[in-house]
Amino acid sequence: MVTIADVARHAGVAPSTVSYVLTGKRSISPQTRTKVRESIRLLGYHPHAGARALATSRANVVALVLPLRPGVHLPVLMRFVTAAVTAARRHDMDVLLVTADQGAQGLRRVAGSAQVDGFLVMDVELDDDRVPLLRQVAQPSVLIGRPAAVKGLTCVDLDFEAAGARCVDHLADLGHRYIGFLGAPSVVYQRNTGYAQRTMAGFGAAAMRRGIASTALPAEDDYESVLTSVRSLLRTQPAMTALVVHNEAALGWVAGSLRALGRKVPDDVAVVAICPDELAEQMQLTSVQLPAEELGRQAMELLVARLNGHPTAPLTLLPPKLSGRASTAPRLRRA
Amino acid sequence: MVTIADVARHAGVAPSTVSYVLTGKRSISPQTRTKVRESIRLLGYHPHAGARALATSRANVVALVLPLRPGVHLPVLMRFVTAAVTAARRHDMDVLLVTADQGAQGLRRVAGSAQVDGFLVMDVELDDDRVPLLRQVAQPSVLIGRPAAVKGLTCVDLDFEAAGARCVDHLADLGHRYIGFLGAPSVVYQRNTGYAQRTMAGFGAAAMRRGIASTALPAEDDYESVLTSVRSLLRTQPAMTALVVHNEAALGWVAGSLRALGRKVPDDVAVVAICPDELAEQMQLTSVQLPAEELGRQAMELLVARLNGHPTAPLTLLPPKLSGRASTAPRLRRA
DNA sequence: TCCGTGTGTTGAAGCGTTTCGACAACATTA
DNA sequence: TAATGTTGTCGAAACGCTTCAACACACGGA
Repeated sequence: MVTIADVARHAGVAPSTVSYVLTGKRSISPQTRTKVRESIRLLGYHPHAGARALATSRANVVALVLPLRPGVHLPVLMRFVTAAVTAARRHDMDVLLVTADQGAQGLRRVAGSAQVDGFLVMDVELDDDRVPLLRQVAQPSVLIGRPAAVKGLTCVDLDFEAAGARCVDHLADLGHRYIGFLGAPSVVYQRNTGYAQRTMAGFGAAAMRRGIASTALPAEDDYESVLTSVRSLLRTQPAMTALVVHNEAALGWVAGSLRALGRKVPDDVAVVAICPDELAEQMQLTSVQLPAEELGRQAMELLVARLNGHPTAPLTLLPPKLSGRASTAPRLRRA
Repeated sequence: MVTIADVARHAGVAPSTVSYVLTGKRSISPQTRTKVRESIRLLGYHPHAGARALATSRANVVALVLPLRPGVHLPVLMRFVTAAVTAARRHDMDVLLVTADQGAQGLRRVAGSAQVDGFLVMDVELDDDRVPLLRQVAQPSVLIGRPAAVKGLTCVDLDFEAAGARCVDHLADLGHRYIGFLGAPSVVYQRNTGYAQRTMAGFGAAAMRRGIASTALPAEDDYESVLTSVRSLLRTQPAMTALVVHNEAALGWVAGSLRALGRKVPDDVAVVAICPDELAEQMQLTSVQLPAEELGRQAMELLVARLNGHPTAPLTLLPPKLSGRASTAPRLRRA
C-alpha cells in the first residue's frame, strides 16, 4: 500500500504538506501543490479510509436503513436508493447498507463502532420501533416517512394531504362536482398508517373548500370487492363523475369495474390515481406520483446538512405533482 | 466515545488484554475474561471500526456492486441483495453499496482507500467492462453471472444449460415428444448475452439426447409477435404438445396466444417457463426459477472463503430447480 | 534597524486498535 | 534444585492519517 509518507518522500515535502494539499485546509504554494498532485497521480495514492476515519472521527459513510419487508414497492424503493446514493457521492460520502432484519442490533453496532456518520432511514411508519433507537445513538439521522412525533427528528415525506387536495382541485377545475374516493384496504386505516389517513383528510377538506360533494370508501385488492365498492359509491352518489383512487393494488380493477357498471373512462367517470408514476404511465391514468428521486435526494441533502452542523426543520413536506393523462377530461355539460 | 483504554482501566487490566478477550487470539483466564466482558457491557463499549481497520488492514466490509440498469428484474435483485447481506452478517461483515453509475471510478476509489476487503458484483454480463478493473484491484471479488473468460475469477451462476435440459426432461418424462422453445427477443441473442444461448443449447442438446423433435424461435415482447411466433411454431410442428418459454416479457401473452389458436393449457399444450418464481406462481406455470437467495448466499460465502485465503473454483454453477404447477400435465394418449 | 504580520512548511503528537516480544508466576520434568 | 515449559498478562510499537504549535522567511511600515 502506498501511504502519505511515500507521496511526501517522492515530492520532497513533509507528510503534513501532502495532507494539506489533499484537504485544502491550509494555503499551499502553487508549485508544491502541483508537485504533490503529480506524485499522488504517479504513485496512485489513495488515503486509507480507516486511518482517515480514525484521525478525523468522520467515516464519510452514511447508513441506508432499508425495510425490505413484504409489500414495499420495489421499483420505488430502488429509485429512493439510487437517488440517495447519487446525492451521497456528490458529497464524497459512501453508503452502507443496513437491512431491517438486522434490527436494533444492527443499528447499534454500526453506530457504536463509528462506522457511519449518520443514518438515512427509509419507509418509516407512524409508530416505528427504529425511532426511539435513532434518538439514542450519537449520529444524526434523517427519516423518509412520517412517524407520529417528529420533534427532535428530521423527516422528509410527500405532502399527502396536499396530494389528496391536489386531486380534488384538478377535478374541480375540470368541472366535476361529485367526486368519489377509493381508498386503501380498511385494514390499512385501522393500522394507523398515517399517509392513508392524511390523503383522505386532504381530499375531504379540499372537497369541502370547493363545495364539492364527496364520498369515500376503502377497497380491498381483488376484483370483486373493488366492483362492490365502486358500485356502492355510484349508488350513494349517482351523479358522481370522478374518482380518486389511492390504492395501488385496486388500480388494476377500477377501469374494469366502471366498465362493468356501464361507465366509460374518462367520458362518464374521470379517474385520478395516487400511485407510483410507472403504474400510472402504464395504465394511462392521470396521477399524483410519489417523487421517489426527489425524496431520496432531499433526505440525503438534509443529512449532509446535519452532519455539517446546520440545523434542519423537523419535517419537510414535498409538494405533490400531478401528471395529466388520458383518464381525466373536462366535464362536458350534457344536453 | 468509550475506548479500549477506558474498558481496561475499568477492569483493572491492560488494553492489550481487553483486545485479546475480544479477539480470542490468546488464552485469557476465565476470571479476567468475565471481568473484562462485564466492563465492556457496563460501559457500552464498541471497538472503533476505523481504528480496527487501520491496525488489521481489514475493514470487515464488502462492496456490493449493483447494476441498476433498466431491465433488471428488481424483485429478483432484491432477493440477491438480502441473501448476500444476511450471509455477510453471519461472518461479521458489513456491506457497502456501490452502484454501477459510479462506474470504474467508484470501484477504484473504494478499493484504493481500503474501505472494503472484497467485491461482490451482481448481474455480470458476458462482456462486462467491470471485469478488467476487478482483475487490477488488490481485493478479491466474486461475480454473479458469467463473463466470457472466467480464468482467475470466481463466478457463480445458475446452470442455464442444465435449466434448458431440465425443462426437456420434465416434459419428456410426462410423455411429450414434440416440444417448442420460445426464446428471448432476437436482439438478446445478437447481443451475445450468454445465458440465453446457453439455455437454448441445453434445451437443444437434451432434446436430441431424448430423441425429441424440437423447434425454437425467438419472441418479442408484445402480443402480436408472440402470437406470430407461437403460430409459426405450431405450423412447423403440428404435433407439438409442449412449449418451453424463456422470456419473461412474453410470458403474459403465451397462454392467450395458445388459446387464440385453439389450444388449451395444459391439455393441448403444456408450458414450462424459465423465469422468476413469483411470476410463475402468479400465472400458475410450471417453471425453472432463478435461485436468487441461493446465488446471493453462495456468492458471499465464496467471497468470505477467498478473504480467508481459501482457493475457490473459477465457476460455480447451481443446479436448476423445477417446480411443477398447473401448466404441465402428463401427456394422455388420445383415442 | 527593528517590529509586527502574513504565508508556506514542518515535526510531532494524537486518533483507537492489534500484536509482538518480554516477563512474571507457576507447573513439570530431569 | 535447577532447567524447562506453559499460561496469563503487560508495555510499546506499529497502522496511516490529521492537525496543532512552531518556525523560517519575506514584506511593508515605523
